[in-house]
Amino acid sequence: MSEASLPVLDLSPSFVEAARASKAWPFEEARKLVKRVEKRGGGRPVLFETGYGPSGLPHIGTFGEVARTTMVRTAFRLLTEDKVPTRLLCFSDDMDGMRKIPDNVPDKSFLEPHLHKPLTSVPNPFGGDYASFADHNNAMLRRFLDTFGFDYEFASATEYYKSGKFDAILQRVAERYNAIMDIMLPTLGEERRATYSPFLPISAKTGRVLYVPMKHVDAAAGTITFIDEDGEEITQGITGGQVKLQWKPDFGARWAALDVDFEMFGKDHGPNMPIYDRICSALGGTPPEHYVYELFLDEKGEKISKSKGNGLTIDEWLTYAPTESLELYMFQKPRTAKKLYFDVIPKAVDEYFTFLGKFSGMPVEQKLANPVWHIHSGNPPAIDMPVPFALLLNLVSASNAENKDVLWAFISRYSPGVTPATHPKLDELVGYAIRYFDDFVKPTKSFREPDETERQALEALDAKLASLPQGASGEEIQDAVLDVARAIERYQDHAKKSPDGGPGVSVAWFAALYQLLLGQERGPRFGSFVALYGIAETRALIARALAH
RNA sequence: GAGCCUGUAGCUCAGUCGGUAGAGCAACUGACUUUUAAUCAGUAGGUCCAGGGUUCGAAUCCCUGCGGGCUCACCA
Repeated sequence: MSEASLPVLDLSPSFVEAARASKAWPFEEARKLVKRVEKRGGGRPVLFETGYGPSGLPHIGTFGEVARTTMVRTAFRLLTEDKVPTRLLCFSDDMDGMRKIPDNVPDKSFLEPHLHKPLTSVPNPFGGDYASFADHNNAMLRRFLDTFGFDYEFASATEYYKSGKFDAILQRVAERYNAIMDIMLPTLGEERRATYSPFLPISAKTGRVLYVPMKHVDAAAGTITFIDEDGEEITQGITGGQVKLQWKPDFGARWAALDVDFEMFGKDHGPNMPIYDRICSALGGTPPEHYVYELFLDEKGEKISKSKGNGLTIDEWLTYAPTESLELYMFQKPRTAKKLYFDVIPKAVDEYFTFLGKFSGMPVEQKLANPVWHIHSGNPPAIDMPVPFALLLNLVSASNAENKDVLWAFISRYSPGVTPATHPKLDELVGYAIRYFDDFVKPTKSFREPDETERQALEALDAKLASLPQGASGEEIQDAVLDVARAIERYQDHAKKSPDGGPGVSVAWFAALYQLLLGQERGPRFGSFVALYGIAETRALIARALAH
């Protein structure tokens, strides 16, 4: 169970009215749910569900699914004036057999003896206090969801099966075994058809999940008969975790058992949805409302998959940008296959703050169409963001800003009165920009070795800088830097004029400074840069260049 | 093959209720009283894939075609 509680919604009539007409997709989906609830009657909370295979770690799709489901939930709350209670159940399929050993575990041979056991019966390869591999992964999932403050309830399939919460539905699957088989068999290939069973017994001898055909299903006794791995014919009960259901029946049965009202899926589930639904109906349930979202593509338009390692991971995104920007990305066009790669991040960040800035001044209808309403569950904060993230990224690489102070000096000049204290959110972005610099810009820097003329010029510059007073202004420093260059023929530009009428200074001088001192082709106005970066620090850069 | 998505400026994409076509980047010009970057001001750039239909009016709605993409064994 999460610690979070649902945020308070503005339920004023104008909002409710606008929600009924809003074309934002969460409202479109929520309206379907309202109709459904009217039909089935109230009396129990509206149940939203998301599901996970616990063999892997939480990823960007996990986040998207919970974030988007929460958006529909919020829209539903507004439409119903928050009079209908709602729940979000995050269901972990942790009783599934471990069919193969994941690649990201430290010692694969450690898991070898436990293949095909339910994940909750597999010891945790990462060590620690968790009772099983599934417990570890479930804990990771919960920690992950808690980080973002989602309001949800966690559910473990193993716990549901073992505690008997699924006993009634398992009994019904036995009773309607033939109906289930009639739904499933036509969807299977010939080979699979011969051995298919909606029941997967857990072998009492080996602890493994068995994919074996049923010799007999006795609904009255509540037992199934099958051949165990050692060839012995076994008859065992179906309740209390002795048996789990095969994938598609599992979905349908869970929906029927828990009265799930809404569940969204990635497109890869799309074709299976009718089958889940039919099974749910066959077991006496009403299939939930669905929403099928698109998968993400990488930079080249190819599908993102964990095994390929392409695209962007959620950690990568959150290393360089705040969560809200990722939520914006998730809000926008769930049904379009969007490219998910690094370049979309700065845009998402800036759009998020633009939407946030416009929110308070918008008429009600537009507020409900504004992504920030959905991102913040109806309560977007008031944040002033005077400097766009894209500008910060440029600034940080242009200014060689290795720490926040240097970057803030540039920002304060750009926007007087703006400080970390007045704009903490901007300070956060500054941190992200610095990380970006460290990870992307810095490694690409290449320092050229100075030739003899450059060496002398740098030495002259160093001496000149040393002679300047402590608090010299950017302009004074700029003049001093130009003075140094005027004496050197290579950097004279006769097309330009110096204040005393002599030749001006060529751009080559500054290009050389940036190549030699910062390892980049371009840089900030040099005098201002030195003033902010520090004279002593700049002399250190010169010393380093000369040491080559 | 089936289903879904998609086609708008050089690139990446917005475009709400059908009402004169938009942003960012890139390009170009200029300003920042000698510099390159940033920034700022401005300019240019479009047969809205094609054809048909509905309409006073279509990027938008409908149909057809063409191009691009994704999903569809098993497992979840």
